[in-house]
Amino acid sequence: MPRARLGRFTKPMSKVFSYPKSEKLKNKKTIDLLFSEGKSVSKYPLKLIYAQTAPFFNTQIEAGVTVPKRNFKSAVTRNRIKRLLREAYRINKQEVFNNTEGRFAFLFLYLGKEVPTFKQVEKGMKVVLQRFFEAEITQNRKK
RNA sequence: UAAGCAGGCUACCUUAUCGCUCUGGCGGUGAACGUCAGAGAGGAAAGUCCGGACACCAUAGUGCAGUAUAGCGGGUAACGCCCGUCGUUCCAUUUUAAUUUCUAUUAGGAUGGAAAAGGACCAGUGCAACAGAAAGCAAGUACAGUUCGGCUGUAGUGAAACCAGGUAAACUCUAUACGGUGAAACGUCACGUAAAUCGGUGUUUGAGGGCUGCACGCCCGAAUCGAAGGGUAGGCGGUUCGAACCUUUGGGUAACUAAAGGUCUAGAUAAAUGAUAAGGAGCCCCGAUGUAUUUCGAGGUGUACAGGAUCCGGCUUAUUGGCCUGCUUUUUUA
RNA sequence: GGCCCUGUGGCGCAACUGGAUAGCGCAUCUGACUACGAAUCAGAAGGUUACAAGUUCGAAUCUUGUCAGGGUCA
Repeated sequence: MPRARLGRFTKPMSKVFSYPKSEKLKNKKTIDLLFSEGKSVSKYPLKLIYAQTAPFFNTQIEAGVTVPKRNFKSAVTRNRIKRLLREAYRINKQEVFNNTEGRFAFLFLYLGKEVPTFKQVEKGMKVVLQRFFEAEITQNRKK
C-alpha cells in the first residue's frame, strides 16, 4: 500500500459541486464487483448500483455513468444522456458526502428509451439517492 | 424579379451562475490541491470501400498461386481518386434527303448537355430456358433468281441465325500493380503466479520459430507444442508540426505545381465542449393595414445530419437553414 | 480501433456453375370426422428473396453501394 495515506481522507470542501477525474469510476475490477455483488435501487428511468469498497484511495465515492448502446444507437444522444446524468450527480452529490460513512462505488444506469430533459433526470436522481439512504439506514439498524 | 441546374463557403449569437480536459506561470520539497492566463470536435469526425505514411516481421528474396485495375495522355507520396481528350450510347435544338395532303417516319450531318467497371471471344474451354430445321461443327424448311454449282437472295423463330456469329460483372488470355500483419502494430516500466501437473516431439542425424496459401532459400535455434488450470489486464512513450493551413506572384486549358512571406490549429482513455436561467438574430403560422413589397401585434420554434480515438489523400452515405458565383428560361421598365 | 461472416412467408431451412409457377417442415385459417376436444384427412392464405443501382434477352443466384444482425482480437 505505497500511496494510501489514510490521514488525508477528507477533501477540501471549497468546491462543492465539482466532479473531477479522481471521483470517476474507472477500475474494471470494481465495476465487475458492482455487477456481481452490488445492491441496487431504481426509479424509472434511473437505476443505481452501489457497493461498499475498501478505504484505499483518497476519494470517498467513485461514481460512473452508463447508457446502453442497445437503446441509443447514436453516439451523440448517448453522450448527451451521460452528460445529463453526470450533471445531476454533480449537483446532488453533496447530500451523499454529508450523510454517509465509509466508501462506496456508484454506477448509474439509464434504462429509458427516450431522450430525457434535465429536470426529469434530476428528479430521478434525487429519488434514487433518497432510496439509497433508506436502504443503508435500515441495514445499519439491523447491525 | 422569379424558377431550375451546377459549383463553392458557412454552421446561430450574447450575458450570468455552476462545472469538465489539457498546457503554461505562481504558491506548495513533491504529489494532491489552490489561483491566474490560454487552448478545446466535423463537413461529413460516420461507413471502413480504396490508397499511403509509420511500426514489426530476413537487408523483404525467388517461383507458383491469389487479388485488383483496364481507350489514350497527364496530375499525385500513392490510388479503384482527380483533370483533359477520343470513341460509344441517350436527350434536346437545328439542318439535308426520301416517303407522305398534313401530322409523322426513316437515314445522314452540325451544335449543346448528360451517362458509364470503355482491353481481348483472330489462343483454348464452357454456356444459351422457351421458340426454332438448326444456338455450334453438324445438318437444313419454303419461295424466287440462276452462269444449274448444297450458287445467290428473301421469309419464318428468337435477345442473338452462317458470319473470323453472341457471351469475359463465364473460366480464361494480355498488360500493369501488389511480400505479410496492423497502433489491441511496436518499445519500455511496474504488479503478480506455478521454475508445479498430464501427454507429444527433439538437441548437430535439427524439434520448433521468424503470424504469408504452397514450395524453395535465408536467419535464429535448445528446448518446444498441446490439454486443463493459475496470474495480470495498470502507467509512460508511440501521440500529434503535418505529403499542414493562409496570402501573393510565376507556370499549366485543367487537375495541380514552384518560390516568397505568415500562422500554430483537440489530444481524451468508463473517454473532456456540458447544465440551468434570461434575452436577441433567423425561420414558421395567425390577425390588421395594403395591389404588392413593407410595417405593427400575438404565438410557436430557436434548429438538420451528427462526436475525434495513430495520422493524412480520396470515395460513398446522412443532412436543415443562410450567403456567393456561373448558365438557362421567364416577367417588367427604358 | 482493426478483421470476418450472415440476411429467403410468423419460425427453422431448401433452391446459389443465371432459365421464369421461389419449394419443404412446423405454426395460422377453413371444412370434414366427433357428443366435444386431440390426432388424422382435404383445401386455402401468407414472399417486391433486407434495400437500391448495374451487367444480361433473362438475377434469389453475378457485380457494386447502403441498412440490419452476429462473431473475433492483448
